Amino acid sequence: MPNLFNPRIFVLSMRLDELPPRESFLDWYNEIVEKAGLTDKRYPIKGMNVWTPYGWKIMQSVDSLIRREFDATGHDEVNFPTLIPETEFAKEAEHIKGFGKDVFWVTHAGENELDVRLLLRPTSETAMYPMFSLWIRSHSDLPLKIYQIVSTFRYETKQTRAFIRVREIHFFESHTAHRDFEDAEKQIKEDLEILDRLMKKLCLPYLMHRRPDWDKFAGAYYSLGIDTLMEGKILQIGSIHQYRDNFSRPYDIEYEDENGEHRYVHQTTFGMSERLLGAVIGIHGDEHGLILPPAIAPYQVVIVPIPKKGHQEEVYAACRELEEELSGAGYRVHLDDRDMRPGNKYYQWEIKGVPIRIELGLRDMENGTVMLFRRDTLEKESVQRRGVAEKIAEIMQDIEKHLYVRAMKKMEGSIKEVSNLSETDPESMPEIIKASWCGKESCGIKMEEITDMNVLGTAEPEEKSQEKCLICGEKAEKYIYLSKTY
RNA sequence: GGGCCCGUGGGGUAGCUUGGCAUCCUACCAGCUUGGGGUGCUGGCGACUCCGGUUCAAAUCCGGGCGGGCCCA
Repeated sequence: MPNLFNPRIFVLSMRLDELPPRESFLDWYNEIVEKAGLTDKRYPIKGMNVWTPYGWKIMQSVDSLIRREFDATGHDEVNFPTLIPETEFAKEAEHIKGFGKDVFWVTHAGENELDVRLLLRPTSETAMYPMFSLWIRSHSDLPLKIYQIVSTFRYETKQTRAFIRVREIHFFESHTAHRDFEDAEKQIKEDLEILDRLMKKLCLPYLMHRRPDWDKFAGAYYSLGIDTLMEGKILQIGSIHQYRDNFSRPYDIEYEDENGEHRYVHQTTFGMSERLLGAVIGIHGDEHGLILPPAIAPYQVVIVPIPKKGHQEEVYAACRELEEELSGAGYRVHLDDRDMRPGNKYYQWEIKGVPIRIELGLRDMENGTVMLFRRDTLEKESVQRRGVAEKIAEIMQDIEKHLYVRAMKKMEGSIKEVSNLSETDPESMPEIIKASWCGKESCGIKMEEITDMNVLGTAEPEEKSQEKCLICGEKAEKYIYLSKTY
């Protein structure tokens, strides 16, 4: 294993007592991302941070999970250029209206001003679809399913926050083209299955909301928001869009069907970002630091030797033997043989969220045991040295389950149906409000104003309401959800 | 878009009102010591955001740039 832990460079300060309490969540979050070595925010551009080795390793593990899922479902990975000409960007009217203010422009090349300005992609529809128009000729070219993992850029003017709101986004996006609306809908069903498997690995519960029309993606026919609850507010961690033929018309993406007729394709996209990591940090972490799901932990197991004067060598030898055995069994394992007190190492690996720590000293060697510590519960347990690899597999599974269930309970407990918006005491207001709604935009906006929250949309799949709209009193057809958002 | 605040070793800070050797903690390096929850001791490295002005003298006062943060639309 490479050394992902270079204290000389990537640790600013490891003192736990300097960590803000978890109750001041934003302070806690800001400190933890640097102290755990995930990112270095000192890069001199607002909202553009350096991925340091430990953080990048975690992100790449998330990327690998994503690749595995999309490769397995017939998507091909591609990589488009970062720059888009203004002329292509401007083709879809809604799209440019939605993103126009947020883009970085390239206006000069060397000494010369460019005739056609170039922009750093805020997302890749307008880069990809001119090429789709060239690639797609016949119904046998469909469905076309591609994805890429690249940086996208948005000029955020508001406060930025590591992994949550940044200007250079580590972005995943899949784009598909289909012969008709129904086939595109099938794709979205597949996306939902992919998402569910991925989120289980990250131990993240989520809610699926169909965004209201006034809040859908610029250019979409409809948008599904993937929302999770982080410390009382909703964090959108991804989205799935049905475009119908909204893009294929301006970009002229046509195919010839079996009868020789020319038809426009129907398209979908599925996007996620480094916010997945932000959610893992914010939802699982505690007052000791990060808690990483085993699936994405750079080190799943850390071995800390407990040397004793006169017995150093035999203890280290036993640790090396254990390291080899575990790494042979397929675990990502690290032997921390630095010359420092064991207690100091405990704190450091806990901040970094390593799921399992093994302590091994003379005492254990005499007893034929090792000391196992699990990060999620902070529990220590002495177990038999023989069979420790199997025991670890068990515990890792249990950690995954425990993290997921713990977060799920918290999220579900935060959703409450209310029968009244205006008279509800703000103190007793649930974090996620479920309200009967007639479907009118004006009533939705009114709800946002009264509650000082944002409409998330309707549940997907939809839930029917028998009640009356909480605003206008007319017959409600469905429930709408509101919450504070990041 | 409007307003407010802040830039001191790698990180966190004191000093600024009233101009005069820049404080402490942490991290880091070397040595010894220690080792089952931040061992102790000794020694060491390392900073006033930049440009200009006032002054015998500027971290400190003034102006501007750059960077960061907060509040309101």
